[in-house]
Amino acid sequence: MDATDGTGGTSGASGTASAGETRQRRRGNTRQRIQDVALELFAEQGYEKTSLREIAERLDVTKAALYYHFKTKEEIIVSLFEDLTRPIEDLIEWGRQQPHTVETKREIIHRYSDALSAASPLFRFMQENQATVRDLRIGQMFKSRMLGMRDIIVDPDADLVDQVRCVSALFTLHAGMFVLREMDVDPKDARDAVLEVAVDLVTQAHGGSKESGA
Amino acid sequence: MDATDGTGGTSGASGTASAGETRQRRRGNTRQRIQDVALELFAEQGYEKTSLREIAERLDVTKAALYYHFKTKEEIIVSLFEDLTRPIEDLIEWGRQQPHTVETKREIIHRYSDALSAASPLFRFMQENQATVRDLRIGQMFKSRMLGMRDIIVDPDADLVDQVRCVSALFTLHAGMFVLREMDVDPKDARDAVLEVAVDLVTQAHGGSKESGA
Amino acid sequence: MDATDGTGGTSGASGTASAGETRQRRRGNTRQRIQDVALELFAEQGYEKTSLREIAERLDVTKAALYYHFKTKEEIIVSLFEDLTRPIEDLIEWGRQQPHTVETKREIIHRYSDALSAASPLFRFMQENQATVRDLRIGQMFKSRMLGMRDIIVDPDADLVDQVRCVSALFTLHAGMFVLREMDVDPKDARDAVLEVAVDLVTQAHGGSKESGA
Amino acid sequence: MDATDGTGGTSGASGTASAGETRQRRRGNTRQRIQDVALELFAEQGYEKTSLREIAERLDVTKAALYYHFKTKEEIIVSLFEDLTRPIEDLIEWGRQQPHTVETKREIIHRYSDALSAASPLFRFMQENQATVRDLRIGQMFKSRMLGMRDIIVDPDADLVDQVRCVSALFTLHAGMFVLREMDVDPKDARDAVLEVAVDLVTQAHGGSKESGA
DNA sequence: AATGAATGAGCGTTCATTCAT
DNA sequence: CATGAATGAACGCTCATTCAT
Repeated sequence: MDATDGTGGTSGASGTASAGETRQRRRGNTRQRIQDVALELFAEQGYEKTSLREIAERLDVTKAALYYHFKTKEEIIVSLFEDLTRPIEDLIEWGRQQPHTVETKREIIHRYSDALSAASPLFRFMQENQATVRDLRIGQMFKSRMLGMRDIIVDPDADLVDQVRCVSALFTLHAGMFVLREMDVDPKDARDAVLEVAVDLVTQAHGGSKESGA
Repeated sequence: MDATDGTGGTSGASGTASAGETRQRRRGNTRQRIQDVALELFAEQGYEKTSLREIAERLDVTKAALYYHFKTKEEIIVSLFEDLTRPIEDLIEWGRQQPHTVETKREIIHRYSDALSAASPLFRFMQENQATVRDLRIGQMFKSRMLGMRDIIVDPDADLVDQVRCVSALFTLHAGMFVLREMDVDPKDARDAVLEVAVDLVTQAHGGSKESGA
Repeated sequence: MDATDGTGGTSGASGTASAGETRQRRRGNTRQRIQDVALELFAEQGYEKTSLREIAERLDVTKAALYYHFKTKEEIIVSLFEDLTRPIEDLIEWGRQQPHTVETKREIIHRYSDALSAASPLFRFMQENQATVRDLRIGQMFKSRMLGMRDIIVDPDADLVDQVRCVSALFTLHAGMFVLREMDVDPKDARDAVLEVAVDLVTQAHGGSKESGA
Repeated sequence: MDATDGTGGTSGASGTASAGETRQRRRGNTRQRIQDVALELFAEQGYEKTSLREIAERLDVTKAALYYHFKTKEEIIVSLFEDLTRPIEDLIEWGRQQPHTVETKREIIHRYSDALSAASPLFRFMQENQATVRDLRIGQMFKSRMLGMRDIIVDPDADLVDQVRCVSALFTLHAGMFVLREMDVDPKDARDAVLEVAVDLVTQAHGGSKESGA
């Protein structure tokens, strides 16, 4: 999997080149192309409102072709989820083995922020289709990832308010991705600001003042 | 169940009483009952996955009966939205006429928290069905409510980080409602903690220190 | 039945006055108003595509009110048919008692032309909804009227070609009503021209030359 | 059954053979069979009253199968119209390039008569479902065909009565197809008689006397 | 003279899925 | 590696009709 391109797509190569491709060149990467198009449409219109017909048409193949590559519609989104959330799995794994210090948590927030924006269409999708996703396999997977993050970022013995602060830090990152798209500021500045607030929150959760942050 | 609300809106009272009612008693409140059951199902399973057949069956009427009371499926959710978000509309109206001080904003956060939990199934629904809701009429309505809240809580001239803090306060309240349901703490304590974090965020956004909060 | 107004409406009075009527004035003539609106809509959109809801809405009454005045949807169109085709019934009756001369037939053509344009919306409706009308009661009625007309205008012993000429005269009148609406000529001139061609046809059917016509 | 038409259009051959066919034999011609059955039912009962369920049942397939071959119900009738009215389109094309003489027009009448009877179920359908057809795509198509015919058969500078004669010739052919079905004469004789009257009408429109016809 | 509330049947359409080729 | 053809289940919606009040 050459997925470390950082663009957020399933693969970088076929992202925009869908128009002029010959039948030749397409051979062998149909699975990828299905994933790319599916994610695009799922994120744009939601899971239920995206039909396999639509995906197939956009790829100029038949619906039956999709079934050659994926056993069900659900498996398409599952495969995307598995491919794209590996970094977060890794982050949780890493987090578990670190001491529960402020510094660790600040690092986690940073890495989480990176992971989120690397797979932002998927996360946008997860966020906007919670009701649907809940009774798909990825619903459970996503939930367990979230709980994993929670466990490495909130200290169960801490004051409840501080626990909330940590959860809030996580949600600030999530929300930041989508809400700030709509405010007319430079995306880079926005991301930095969001990150600062999130870091601040975990810092405060550890009794820290503003100075000790950043 | 604090069901003596007297607001005329969708009440919680009849929520589970669908079984033993006589045909007599049911007359005249069918519209309400449709709203109640619909909200329950929409919140539980999502908008798309809740069919009119399902709603009708649960009420022991035919699908056509629903159409006597609502012109379309969409109109059901629109009516719920209109009935249940009036308090937030009022809050925004009120907020616009206040001076933009910290105190005002703390007050807004408190009132917003109350409004959210008064209509929490609806908000849960909105949150979990964003993709669907986006191209329903309520999508636009919700968005304009959100922007209204943003306008009365964030100061466009403030530092970007402080703006984010304010938005984050809002989202902390939203997220709080659903995430904390899953943590095993007393709901009352949870709400208080969430509220404190939110208030803290707007306080900090106004250059305040922790002491001046609460 | 004061229906000899010549406007083609079921009654002349309520034809265009539907807007400003008070509840008072409306009393007692609802049946008429239903007929008027129904004919208007049936002619405009067809029988199947005009729903009782639509009729009721346009009259600002409920569907159930229609059922107070007419037992079924079909009965509405039947009542219209009966009211408006009486002149043709009478014409057939008259025709049967006349000698089968050219002069008689010319007279019949004239009278038929008048009858058609007196009830033109109904005939337009019949013409454009034959498939539907066929298994309504009026289907049989209409057919028997047509056969009646045929019997008084075609001579069963005549040459087949001459028989066709007579039938064609009838259809020329029918078609004339609708086709010529679309040609940009003065309606009066058009009617006269159509009438002349029809008269010519029956004249020729009786071995007549052009000169003996008109 | 003169089914060796070789036109590639909807053929008459398979019309009644729906019962004993094996699944094997059916493969590959389902589209045709849908067209055949649909036309039969549309002509018999009308467009609105023929449901897709009915068509599907008579073919022993599911409704969904129809949707594999046609995007909508409307598309079925459109496809029939396109397939079956090509000869008339061609006739109009041909007519436009001829000199506007009596001889040409007599020829047009003959050819039109042939075209009509080659596709008589369709034309019966069009005639009997005008109200419905008006707001289907074929409504416009049909109208433009009719205007095309009018343009090649009526001379806009001629006397109005003569114009009507030409239009009447056309309608005589139309009406002839359906009305004469009901008269108890040999169909061949009937067609000839209708044709003669139509030819007569255009001949007279050109100042011709009976002798110069035939 | 009319309404409010509801029904039962049906409609056109869409969907995820299957399978022989 | 993929298509062509089809299915079964469901969906949102509309309609003519009924009936107690």
